[in-house]
Amino acid sequence: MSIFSKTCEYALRAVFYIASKTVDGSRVGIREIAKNVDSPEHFLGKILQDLSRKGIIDSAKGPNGGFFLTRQALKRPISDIVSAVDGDNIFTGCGMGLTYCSEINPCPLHHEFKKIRNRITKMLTGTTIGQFNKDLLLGKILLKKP
Amino acid sequence: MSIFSKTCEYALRAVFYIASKTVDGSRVGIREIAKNVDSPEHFLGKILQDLSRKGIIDSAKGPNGGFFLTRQALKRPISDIVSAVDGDNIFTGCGMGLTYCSEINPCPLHHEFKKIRNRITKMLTGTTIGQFNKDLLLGKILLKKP
DNA sequence: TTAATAAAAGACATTTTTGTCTTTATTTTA
DNA sequence: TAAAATAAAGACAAAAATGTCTTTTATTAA
Repeated sequence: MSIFSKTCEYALRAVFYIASKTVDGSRVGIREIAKNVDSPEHFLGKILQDLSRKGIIDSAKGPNGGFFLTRQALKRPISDIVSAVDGDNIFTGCGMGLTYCSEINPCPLHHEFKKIRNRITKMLTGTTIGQFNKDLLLGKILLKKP
Repeated sequence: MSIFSKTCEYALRAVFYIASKTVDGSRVGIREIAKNVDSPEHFLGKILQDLSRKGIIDSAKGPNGGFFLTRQALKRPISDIVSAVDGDNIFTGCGMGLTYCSEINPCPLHHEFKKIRNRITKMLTGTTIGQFNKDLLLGKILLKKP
């Protein structure tokens, strides 16, 4: 198990890639994205389609079309991507899978998990989609094997 | 997505239950366990079988048989359960699914994730299987819906 | 030594996740 | 207007996770 589903990992990598390539109105094609974040092209296509429907990224068909991000979209937190793809369980769910787990009826791990969840939430809501663009372009940071 | 697989959630709940019921050599049957941690009996059976093979819990066949824990087993960290069931990805894996992600070739989330992973590791290695027994018996803490 | 009890094991069945391939719709540009 | 480019959509396929049912094996106790 990882923290995010594979789908979500692909989504994060792809959106970071699109972000770093989004310069004044330019778009990136799915083939290029898939190649650069090392993910299956058609599967990624559906994921991005979905994110596009949900308004997290934008797309345009036809020649010079592709996926891109608006200036506002670059400022959005990556928690938007995570909850669009994986839902909110990571932010609010019980570590032991108990739907009734709460402050009043806690599971054994509740109190410790709360802290960890809060930490994760803070991290995901506190970092924006666009904030890694520079480092990505400089190669200080990677989206696939070097 | 949750942090642990469903299998692991069942495992944690079941082992906590067995722990709380383990008093001087007594054993707990799978039916009772399944009922009290709200999980499918046969499926849980296989999970516990596996944990037993791996030496995390003990079992005995025949009348008065069932699952139980030794005194040493009660002192073991719950990270043992987690890595037996879900593997070590949660402790060491990259948040974005990059196998090559490391200090030298970090993914965008690497540095922040490292902190979170360390926190999770600390929590799981720092809490023992038996440490909730009292609170479980007092009903201060739950393993299924109240 | 037989019957009862309980875990272990095996064989499937279902659901969810992940992945592929083909066709369609939209847009641009020549 | 026609051809080319590109995302969108649809229909499957494969793999993994989850769940169920049946049979076997070991143990106990009468």
